[in-house]
Amino acid sequence: MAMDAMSSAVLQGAWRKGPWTALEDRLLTEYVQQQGEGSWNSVAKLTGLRRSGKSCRLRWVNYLRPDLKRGKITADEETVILQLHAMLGNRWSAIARCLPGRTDNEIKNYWRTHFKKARPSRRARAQLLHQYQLQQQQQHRQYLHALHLLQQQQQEMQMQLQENQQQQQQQQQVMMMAQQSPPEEDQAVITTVGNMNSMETAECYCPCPAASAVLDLPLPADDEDALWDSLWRLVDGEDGSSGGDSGEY
DNA sequence: AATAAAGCCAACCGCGGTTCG
DNA sequence: TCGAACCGCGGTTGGCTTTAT
Repeated sequence: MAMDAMSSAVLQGAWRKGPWTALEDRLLTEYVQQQGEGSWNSVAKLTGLRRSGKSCRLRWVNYLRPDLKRGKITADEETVILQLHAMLGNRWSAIARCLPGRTDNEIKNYWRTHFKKARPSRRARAQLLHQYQLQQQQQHRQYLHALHLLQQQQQEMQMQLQENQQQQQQQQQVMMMAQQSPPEEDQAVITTVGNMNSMETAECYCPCPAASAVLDLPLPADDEDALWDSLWRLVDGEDGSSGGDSGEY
C-alpha cells in the first residue's frame, strides 16, 4: 500500500511546528482559494505542506483569512468584549462572532492581557514581599519596645522587693539582738518569707495582660492564597470588591 | 549600556462534539 | 451502530519585543 504524504509525515513524526514561513502561507492560501475552507487534513496531501490539518486550519483562521481586521482592538470593540464576556464567560468563539474580523484567539489574548488579574509577576511579588517585610520589621520593633518596657517594669519591681527583703532582715537582726536567742519558729517564718519573695519575683515573668497583648500581634497566615490576597489589598488599597472578573481565573 | 522582567501574540495541546463510511 | 477521522473550542506555552531597573 503506497504511503501518502500525510501518513508518511505522521509515521516519521515529521510535522513541522513553530512559526509559519511566507512560502507555507502562500501554499495554504492557494489551497484555500482553490479548494475552499475545510478538509484541512488534505492540505498536506495536495500541497506538500508538512503541517497538520489542525495547524493549517489555525493558521488560516487566525492569520491568513482575508476578512481579518489588522490593528489594535478599538474602544468600541473593547466595550463589546467586556459586555459579551460578562454575559457569555470564556466563550471566545461566540464573542468573536459578534466582532467581524476578529478571531477568538485575538479576543482571548486581549482579555487575558488587559483584564485578567493574574497571580502577581515575579517583580511584583518581590515588591510585595519587600513591603510585607517592612511591615513585619515595624511590628517587630513595636514588639521589642513593648518587651523592653516590660523588663524595665519587672526590674523595678524586683529592686523594690529586694529593698523590702533587706528591711525585713534588718528588722529580724534587731529583734535577734534584742532577744539574743531567736525561737526556731521565727527562722521558719524568715525562710517562708524568703520563698514567698522569690515566688513573687518569679510571678513577674509570668504572662501579664500587657505581655499577652503584645504577643497577640497579628501574625501572617501560612495559607499562601490568603497571604497574597492581603498583599494585594496592601498594594491596591482596595476593599476586595474591585476586579470585576467572575473569578474564573 | 546591560540585563531582567513584563507585555504581547502566534502557535500548540488536549478534549469533546460531529460527521461519515 | 460503531469507530475513526475531522473539526472547533478553550487553555497553555514559547518566543519575540518592549519597558524598567
